Amino acid sequence: MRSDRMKGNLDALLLAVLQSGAAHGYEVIAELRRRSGGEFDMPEGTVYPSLHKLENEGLLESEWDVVDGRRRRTYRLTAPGAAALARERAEWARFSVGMNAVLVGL
Amino acid sequence: MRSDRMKGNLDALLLAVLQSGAAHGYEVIAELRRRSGGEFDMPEGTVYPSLHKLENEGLLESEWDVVDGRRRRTYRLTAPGAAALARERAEWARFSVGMNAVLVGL
DNA sequence: TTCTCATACCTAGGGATCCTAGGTTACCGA
DNA sequence: TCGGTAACCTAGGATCCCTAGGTATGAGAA
Repeated sequence: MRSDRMKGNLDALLLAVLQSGAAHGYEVIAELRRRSGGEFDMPEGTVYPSLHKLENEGLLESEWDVVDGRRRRTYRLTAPGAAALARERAEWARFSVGMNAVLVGL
Repeated sequence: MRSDRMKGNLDALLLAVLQSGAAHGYEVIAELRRRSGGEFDMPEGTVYPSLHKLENEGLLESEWDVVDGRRRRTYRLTAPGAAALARERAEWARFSVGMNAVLVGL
């Protein structure tokens, strides 16, 4: 996927994945790939800074743990995060309706 | 519409509007607003530079004319522009399927 | 054992994209 | 003549994502 089109939607995707349960960064990337049927294959350099930003904004919270000698930071959605996700979904809906109207003529 | 989400989709929108017939910049903006039901209200400082870029890339061509003493630059889609639009539509389709899969779980 | 692959994290800097903010010219109706 | 609308333009800034590099561990191959 050409990723310019990604811009502005990444937060929504990350929050959506984490709504299904806590996960660490690497796992979020894999889950995003899986759910999108391979369409969204985000580089780590994109996802990690984004997760940090979302945590800074209070939409996620994280905690470190160690599994098999490997450290992981596990993220979970906060209440404000869930609210933000609801807004993102609504915006996406309006946006995609507009896009289809102009592009496809629906 | 929060316009971050716009990023990467603007070219597709402009090409799509111009596929319905030649138009000048101001008119493209109005038509975009109309077709999207008011959702896409693009600033001139966004649209004009984009039209110039598309012309530079050979996807549009333009010509000056004067109507009621006002000069206008009328743009029309080229053959490469039509091809690019077809690609953009296909990409949009794949992208929005992916987004819906992750966001809405469809 | 050593090498490579996968897991798992990180950041600085750059490139692309869009918008803000400012400017110009011309017509028209009050 | 003054504001509103039509119509164009650009420089610079903000934002967003990616490239490219780095670190560390475990598991399996050679």
